[in-house]
Amino acid sequence: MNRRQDSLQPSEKQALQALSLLSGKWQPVVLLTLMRLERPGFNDIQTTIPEISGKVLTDTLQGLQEADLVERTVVNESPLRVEYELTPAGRELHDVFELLAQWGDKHLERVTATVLVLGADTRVNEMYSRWLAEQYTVRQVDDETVLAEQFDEDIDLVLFDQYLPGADPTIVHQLAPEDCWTILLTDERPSFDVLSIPSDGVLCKPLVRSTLLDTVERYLSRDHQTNRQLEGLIEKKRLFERIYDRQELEGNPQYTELTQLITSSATDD
Amino acid sequence: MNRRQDSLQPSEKQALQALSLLSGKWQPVVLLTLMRLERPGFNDIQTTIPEISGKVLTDTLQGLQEADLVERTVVNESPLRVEYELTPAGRELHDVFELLAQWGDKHLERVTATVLVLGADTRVNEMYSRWLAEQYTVRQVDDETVLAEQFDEDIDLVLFDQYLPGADPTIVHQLAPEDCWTILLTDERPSFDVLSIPSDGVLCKPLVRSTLLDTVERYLSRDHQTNRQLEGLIEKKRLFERIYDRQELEGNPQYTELTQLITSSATDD
DNA sequence: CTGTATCCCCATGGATACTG
DNA sequence: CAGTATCCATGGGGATACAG
Repeated sequence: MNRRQDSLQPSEKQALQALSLLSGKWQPVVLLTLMRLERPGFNDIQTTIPEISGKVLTDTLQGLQEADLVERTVVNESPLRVEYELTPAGRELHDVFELLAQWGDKHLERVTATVLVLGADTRVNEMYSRWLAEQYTVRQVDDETVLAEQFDEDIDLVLFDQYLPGADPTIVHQLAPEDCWTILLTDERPSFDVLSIPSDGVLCKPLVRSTLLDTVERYLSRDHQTNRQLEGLIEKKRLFERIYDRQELEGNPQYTELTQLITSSATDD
Repeated sequence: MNRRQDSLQPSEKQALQALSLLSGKWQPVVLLTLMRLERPGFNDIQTTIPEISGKVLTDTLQGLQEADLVERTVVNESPLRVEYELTPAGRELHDVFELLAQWGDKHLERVTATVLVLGADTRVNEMYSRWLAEQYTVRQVDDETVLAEQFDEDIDLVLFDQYLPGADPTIVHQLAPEDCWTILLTDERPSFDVLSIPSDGVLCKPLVRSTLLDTVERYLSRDHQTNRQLEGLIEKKRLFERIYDRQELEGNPQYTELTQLITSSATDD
């Protein structure tokens, strides 16, 4: 990028020069990737960044080598195996990315959805948060707190435990803004009492990573509809039907009531 | 620039998002310019950045407005006059540019030439440094110092006073690396003793801005030739011929000697 | 003065096939 | 596996003319 700029001061030119190293489409992505991976091979990088084509990855890596940000080592010939690694200069770009991220957090729209985790058990919450943090911005609350205050930021989804320390789980869904999904976390064999806790979705403990991520993604990619309450009830009905067998359900007055409520609401439309 | 990148963490995505605002060819230049100018009009900006075309400046400014980094105010219609100004978000990018410049200083080739100012008078030196700093990286030394140590960095040009505090000016040119120009600063009516001080160029006090900048630029854009000593003598001869009239010169044995030295050297080639 | 409107170039990057 | 070699599409950026 030929950008000789005589109107600028030397330090500003240095900044532009540095910037030009980061201004390709893939340069920053590859750099960021190399910051996380340990001396990865070509394929390791491409697997981590599936969107990049082989040629472009080669080009990008070569450019970064010329800029002295990346070092390439041939580990084995035939079959050829190389390893890439950041140089000290490349590693020190970490601060730049960090500052950019800070600036972005302050001034840019969130590029990722924010998930609020309200739970009973700190340990478990931390695990959920770790899983979610790979994809989303996570806000975690374990202790007693004024729930309403947690919704000041624009939370996109709340994952909340049936048993909140010192708080009534039924108000979570009411507190949540219009465009914020709520997912209730309940026991392995939930009682029908969960029907009294409004939420868009339900998940049963113990929760595995993929279930959590899939569910959260499913909700976040949905549009917010008007018949939200009904959808929540349907979700709960499905849950019960997955967990309990038919006999148990049909003998249960709460289940029967739920079924009727859903059918009548559906026909109302 | 469509760079959705699922392999990255949210904060890294934010950083990329921020980066994308700075990654155009002119975005950073315009931002930097707006940091220095006070609510400039369209033309003020274009005058400051003569290399940019009208259309592209418009496009760039519109993009920056959409990104909420720049605000546009119509001051007058017919004749249309507008003013541009950075938003707080835009102003806060200053830190980013600064960090980039720091990183560049540490890890990149100097993009601008470095000029070393060795002088007798701190006040005067500061003035020279200020003038030069608009175009070059400047290193200023007023006090007594081991001259050799000043050449550790890759200095591209030395401006040195005939009267150095506690140092012999004749060694400056010897200390300077092959690819470093030396310019001697001498009196308004220099004695012929300056001939004994080797240097590539000579300048007489009092020095005005344009003379200094033009001279420095002239030397820096030159290639380093082999007959460097001869060139230096020619420069000094020219200087004397500019300052003194013919009679004075021809009666002077040092001038005659100089002339002969130059002609004989020239015919040697 | 401060932009649009047009038209065009070419560098960047993408898809695919092939190789040591 | 880790690249080259080709060929091609796209859009950012440039020149110029014109308009409110």
